[in-house]
Formats: sequence, C-alpha cells, structure tokens
Amino acid sequence: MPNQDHMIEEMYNSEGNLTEKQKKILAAATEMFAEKGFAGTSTSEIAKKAGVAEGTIFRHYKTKKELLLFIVTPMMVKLIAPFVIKDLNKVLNHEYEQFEDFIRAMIDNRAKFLEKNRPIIQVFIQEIPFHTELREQFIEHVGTKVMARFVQIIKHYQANGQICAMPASSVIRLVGSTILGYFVTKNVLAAKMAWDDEAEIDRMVRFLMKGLAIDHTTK
Amino acid sequence: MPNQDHMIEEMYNSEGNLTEKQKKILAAATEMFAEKGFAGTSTSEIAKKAGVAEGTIFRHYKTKKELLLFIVTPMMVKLIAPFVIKDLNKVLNHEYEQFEDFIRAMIDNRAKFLEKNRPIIQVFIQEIPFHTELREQFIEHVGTKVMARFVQIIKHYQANGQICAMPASSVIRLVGSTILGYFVTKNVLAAKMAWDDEAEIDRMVRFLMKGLAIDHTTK
DNA sequence: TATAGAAGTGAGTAATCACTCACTAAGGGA
DNA sequence: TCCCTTAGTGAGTGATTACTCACTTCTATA
Repeated sequence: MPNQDHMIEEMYNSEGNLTEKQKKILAAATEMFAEKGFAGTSTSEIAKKAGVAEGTIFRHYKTKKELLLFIVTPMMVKLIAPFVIKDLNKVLNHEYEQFEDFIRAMIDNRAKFLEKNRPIIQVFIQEIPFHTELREQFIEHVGTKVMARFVQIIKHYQANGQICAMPASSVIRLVGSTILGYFVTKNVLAAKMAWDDEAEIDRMVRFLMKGLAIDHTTK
Repeated sequence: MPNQDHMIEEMYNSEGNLTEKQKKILAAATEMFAEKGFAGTSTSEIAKKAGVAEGTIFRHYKTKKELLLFIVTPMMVKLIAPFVIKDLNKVLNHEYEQFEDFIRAMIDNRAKFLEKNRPIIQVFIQEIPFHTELREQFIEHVGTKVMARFVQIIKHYQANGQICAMPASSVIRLVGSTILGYFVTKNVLAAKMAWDDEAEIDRMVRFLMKGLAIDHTTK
C-alpha cells in the first residue's frame, strides 16, 4: 500500500488547516463511534450531530470507512511512536537508571496519553476486531517498531542485573498486561468503586518489581 | 427485570430440545457475530448461512437483539458461576494447599473453558461495549457473585501467609490482568510467532508468585 | 386417523442505509 | 471585476434493513 504513508503524512501536517465543519464532523463521528460503534452509527446521524449536510461528509471522506480511518490512524502514528523513541533514548542515556523509574514514567506518560485521547482510543479498541486494515496498521506501527524498541530496553535492564532472565517478549507481555489491567479497571470501573489511584500505582509497581526481580530462592 | 431469571432458567434446561434448524441459526449467528459484529451482520445473512428462511429466525427470537442475548447470556450463567463455586469449595477444603496450585488449576480450567466457547466469548467481548444489558448482566453475575468468592479465596491465602498483604481486589486485578494478558496474546498472536505454552505458563506463574510473595526486603 | 399447535416459509413492507450529483456560496489571485 | 477552485448543500438514488403475516408442513397425542 504505497499511498498509506502519504495519507498519514498528510494528516500529520494538516490537522491545523481543517475547516470548522470538518472538525465538527470528526468530533461528532468520534463520539458516536465510541458510543454506538462504527457499524451502528449512520452517516445521517453524524451529519445531524455535527450540524452539517450529509453530503459534506462525503465531500471530505470518500466512504464512511475512510472517515473511521482518518480518526483512528493518526493516533497510532503520531502519539505512540514518538513517545517510545524519545523514552528509549532517555533509557539508553541512563536517564532512568532504575527500572522502576522507567516503569513509573511509562505509566504516567500513558495515563496522560489516554486522558487526552480517550474517545479515539475507545473507538480504536472497539473496532479493531472488525477491520483488517486497523489490525495491519497496528501490527506495522506498534507490533514491530515499538516492540523492537521495548526489547532493547528490557535487555538493557536485564544486562544491568535489575530484572531476571526471561525472554524480553514475555517481560513485555507481563508488564503490559499489568499496566493495561490497571488502566482498564481504572477507566471502566472508576465511578463504581473507591479508587485510591496513587496507592494502586504503588501496589502495581511493587508487584512488578518483585515479580521481575532476580530469584534468590533456591526452589 | 423479573423475567430475566426465568429466561435464563429456560435456556438452562432447553438446550437439548432445540430444533435442528434452531441450532443451525444459533451456530450461524454466533459465527457471523464473531466475524463481522452484531451491527454488521444482517438477519438475512444469518438465515442464508443457517439454511433457513428469514422468518424462521423471528419465529424463535422476537428481535435480532434477543438472538444475541440468547447466544451470550447462558455462557455467563452456566459456565462462570458453577466453576467458581466449585473451586471455592476446593480451596476452603484445603484441596489447593498452595496458592500456586490454585493459580495453575485456574489457568488450566479457564483455558479449557475458552477453548470450548471461543466464538461465544469473542462475541461477548466484542459486543459488551455497545449493549447495556450485557454490561448489567456481567456485573450482576460476574462482578458481584464471582468477585465475592474470589475475595474469600484471596483472604484465605493471605491469612495463610502465602501472599502479601494488599486489598483483595488489587490482588484479583493483578492476577486477572496477568492471566488475561496470557490468554489474549496466546489466542490473538498465536499463529504469528513461536509460542512455547508450557514455558510461558511457568514464567507467568513464577512472576505471579514472586510478585505476590511477602516482602522480605527492607526498602 | 383426525386434529391442534408448533415449526417453518418467503413474499412483502416501510424505513433506513451509504452514497451521488447538480447546484450555490465563498474566497483569493490575476 | 472576473474566474477558478474548494466547501458546502440537500433532494434523490437503488439497495438493504429488521421485521410481519398469511400460509404450508410437520408432529405428537387423543
């Protein structure tokens, strides 16, 4: 797909020069996709909510699906990749000497990312099972590039003697699952229960550090 | 909703006395909902795949949504609740003296459950964001009943001195996230990469045991 | 074997779907 | 001022949607 990169780059630069109505369309579509799903939302509903004619949507996006991709694609490109590259450098420059510091920085960073892009991320997660393009994009941008960076980071701390020997991919999965689980419960069940965020983060970090520490027990 | 329990009970008993065509409808609907989503699947498609007339679907299910609920509801009732109750008793009867044995039994049990009901579970997970009824049912059956059981189990092992002091809900979240992450990567990325299942389980269990062990380090 | 009730059918319905197109409005450079 | 490009419009398109209903077929029991 040679035009995909072009499309992405275009979006990268063009966020500023969008018409007022175009912004309204994107906002309305994001909100409705998050609430009712892509297949459950009609273009007429989006137009009504955005306060534009239905034809206006199709002036800018050839199909309804293209609208979805324009909402969801830049999130992956713009916001995941740069973070990882930047933080990788910090790690390799010994900015996070302790693995714990790196974990805490990552949790904090992702929390802010999630807060800023909650509805878009929601749409992305909800729609990924139904759209091959989304899966492919995700694998391309996150699955390979980001993964490779993380492997380097983990190996760095393993060589350091800070975390135990184990395939890097397993470490990433364990850490990722734990952090993801924290975000999911925090965001989905937040209102339903008492939630001391700082304490939960502390417990989670401690659990991770202990779980990944080098074994001293001879079992 | 007073008729919900009745509906559930009915399904509980009636799985055997379904017509051949009804079974075909359920199978076809499950498969298509999993693949294309509830909103993205039309009743005419289901009828075609099941080899029945479209009217036959609506003879048994008043609406398309009722069909979805008939597919997804019994999974929660029949298969989650009994397991937990049974295993709770095993724990309280000291059948799993070691917390590790309990964890391993649970992983094994859930793996079999997932294998048997993969498409239904997939539909359930994919549709839960869009249907309030599903969320309510899940909270009612899993969120409260199952949660309460787990809290008892965790407290048992904490009193035993096998796992560290921490709110039971946090322990459940950490363990649950880790196991869920294992299942997700295993099932979603299974074909894409090498996967030594036994080794992964061992690593995960070791991670959990270390992570939840009682602290000896004076930090 | 007669019959009632359930299972199954498929043509038909109004509503809604994503999308088109001929059109007007607006803005900026020559 | 003219003109060209882009943005925006909304009525209209055929296809598809979930669902209905009058009808036939099957099946169990009396």
